[in-house]
Parts: sequence; structure tokens; C-alpha cells
Amino acid sequence: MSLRYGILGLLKFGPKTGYDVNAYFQHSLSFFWKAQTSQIYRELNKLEEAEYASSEIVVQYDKPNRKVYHITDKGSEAFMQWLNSYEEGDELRDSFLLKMFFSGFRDKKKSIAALEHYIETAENELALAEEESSEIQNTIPKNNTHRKYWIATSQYEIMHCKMKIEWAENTIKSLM
Amino acid sequence: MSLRYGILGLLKFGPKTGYDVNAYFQHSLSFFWKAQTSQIYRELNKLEEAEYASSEIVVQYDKPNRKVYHITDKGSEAFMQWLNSYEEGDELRDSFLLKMFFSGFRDKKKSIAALEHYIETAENELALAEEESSEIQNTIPKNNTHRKYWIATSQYEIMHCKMKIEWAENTIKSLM
DNA sequence: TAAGATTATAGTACAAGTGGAATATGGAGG
DNA sequence: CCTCCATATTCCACTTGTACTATAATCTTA
Repeated sequence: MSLRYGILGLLKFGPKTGYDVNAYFQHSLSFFWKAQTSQIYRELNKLEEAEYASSEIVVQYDKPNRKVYHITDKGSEAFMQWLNSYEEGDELRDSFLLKMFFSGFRDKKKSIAALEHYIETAENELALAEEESSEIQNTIPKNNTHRKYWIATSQYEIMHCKMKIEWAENTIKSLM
Repeated sequence: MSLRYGILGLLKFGPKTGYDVNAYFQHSLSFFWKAQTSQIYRELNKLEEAEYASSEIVVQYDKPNRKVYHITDKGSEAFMQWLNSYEEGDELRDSFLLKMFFSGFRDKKKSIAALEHYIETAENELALAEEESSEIQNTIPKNNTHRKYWIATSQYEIMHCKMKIEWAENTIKSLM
């Protein structure tokens, strides 16, 4: 259910097309929220129906027309309410850990190989997260209200990746 | 999509009713995979249709009859295939981080309060995870094939909780 | 230089997965 | 007497995933 609020939040930064919103979900938000393109366009329609957003068509001649969405007051209010709400940590799905839980059913070698692959993936993710973090630090001015929070979320990614790597290394050791 | 394999994995430990499977999802698996009761019964039906599991009714007089599911060879094969597959980390949804990302839109005090609440939740989770971990270590015999993996998954929980707490504390500091 | 990839833009259709809540029942426990 | 436990299931609405469709311009590569 947070997808709708994720979109509203992006619209609070300024008007955007579905294409733009999608790009954010593929990049900045992808670490903690994944969404399909189709889902975004659908959700935008719903937001408009619910009067949480309004849209206007901007005609372009060299490219397809843009349908630009703006957040409404009603949408803004709903967003702020969500932002200040406390949800209990649902949305917990980690198929890798599920596999670990069941790994007693397979060969130890395969489990180790899986952990090694996991480490590799986490290292790549870590590199990305570090890049992102320094990009934020270098490009967002210090007086930007959002800066600290963006640094914090990317810091989370970094710490999480490191923790995963450390955990997987320990786990491999424990298996040998 | 892993729900089906989570259930199959549980059935590999031995025949179970929907009630039993549900209990596992509420307890042992809840940290990395949440599922509703309704979903589990539905999925069991599908597993039976797909011939990944078979069921028999065990009549009871004092309690409702039990519908006991067994994994079939076909199911076992499908499970092993899943277990040895590499999926890229989908299933990523963390509404708390989403809120952090947008917290520049709210009062700093509220963000800090949210972080403090997050720490509390993580501390409770941590206590549970530690309890679970020592329970595994104390009750599962050393020669049990699954032991190491169960310790590893609960270790993950512990590390993750600690990391979250550390992160949230740092973040609070960075906001002050 | 022609064919192919990518970008910017907006969807649609259908299948599958999920969440939340309700229903039914009889025994045991407080 | 009321609630909890064990047990199974159903309904409905909502969310998500997968894949496909369109178009015109520009960039890439053989």
C-alpha cells in the first residue's frame, strides 16, 4: 500500500510524468521499494480518480506528449498522514534467507556457492550504494532539507550490505 | 512466489496440516517471510492440484479432523530446483526507509520520534531473535543437518537488528 | 549508410499473489 | 460463562507481476 504514498512523495518534490516517477523507482527508491512500470501508471490513474493528484497534458513535437501530474492539497494531506503514521514492519520477504533456512536439504557445497554468490551481489550493491552516497554528498547543497535523510537512507544501504557480507562470510566459516 | 516453496520445504521436514504450516510461518519463518493463513490454505490446494503434495484426512473425535499433506516426489524435485536457483533480490519493501527518504517534508522532531520508535521495535525484535537463537542452540542436537543453517538465519536476524539500531542512533545524531 | 539500439513517453490485458476478515465446531481451561 | 485452542476454509477486494503494444527521434555499430 505504500506505493501510492511513494508516488505522492515524489510528486511533492514537484510535478512529474509517469515516466519520471518510474525513473525514480528504478533508481533512487529501488533499494527499499521496487515497483513495475505498469503499476505506476495504474496507480497514477487511481491517484487522479481519488483526487490526490491532477494531470495536464503537455504537448511535445519531437517526443510523445507528457502527462504531467501535480499533487493536490488532498493528496498532500494524505501523504503527510501516512508519513507520520507508524506501521509495524510488514513487507518482509527474503527468499535468500528462506533458502538458507532449508539448506540442510542440500549439499554443503551448494550452500557455500550460494553464499559466495550472495557476497558478490552484496559487494556490487555496496559499490553502487557508496557511489550514490557520495553523489548525494557532493551534489546536494548542505542547506537542502532533504539532504540528511537521503544520506541516511543511503547509509542504511551501505551498512546493510556490509552486514550481509560479514554475515555470509561468517556463515561460510561456520559451515567448514 | 517463494511461498509455495516455503511450504514445500516445511513439508520436506515431514507431513503437516495447514494449521501446522501456518504456525511455522507465524513463528520460525516470520522474520524472513510473512504469510496470511488464508494464503497458506489456498496454496496448499494449489500444491495438491499441481501434484506437488498429496493429502489424507485423519479423523479426530475431540478436535476437527486433520488434513495432512505430504510432499510428493514431483514436489520434492521442484523444491530442490528452487533451492538451487539464484534469484536476484526482488521482494524489497521497506516502508520505514521510504518514510525516511521523504522525511525532509516533516518536522525534524517527528522524524526523530519515528527513529526512536524504530529503535524500540528493533530492540524487541532483537530480544526475540536472541531467544530464538539460544533455543536452537540448546535444543537442536549438534548432528542435526539443519542446525547450522537455522543458527545462521537467526544470526542474520540478530545482526540485522543490531545494525538497524546502530543506524538509527547515528541518524538521530546526524539530525541534531 | 543502413540496420539496430536506446530514449522518451504512455499505456493495456490478463494472470497471479496478498490482505483482511469472517465462519464453523467442540473440548478444555479459568 | 466466556475465552482459547485446534482445525479448515471461504469471500472479496486489492496489489503485483509479466509481457506486450505504440511512436518518432537520435545515437551506435557493422
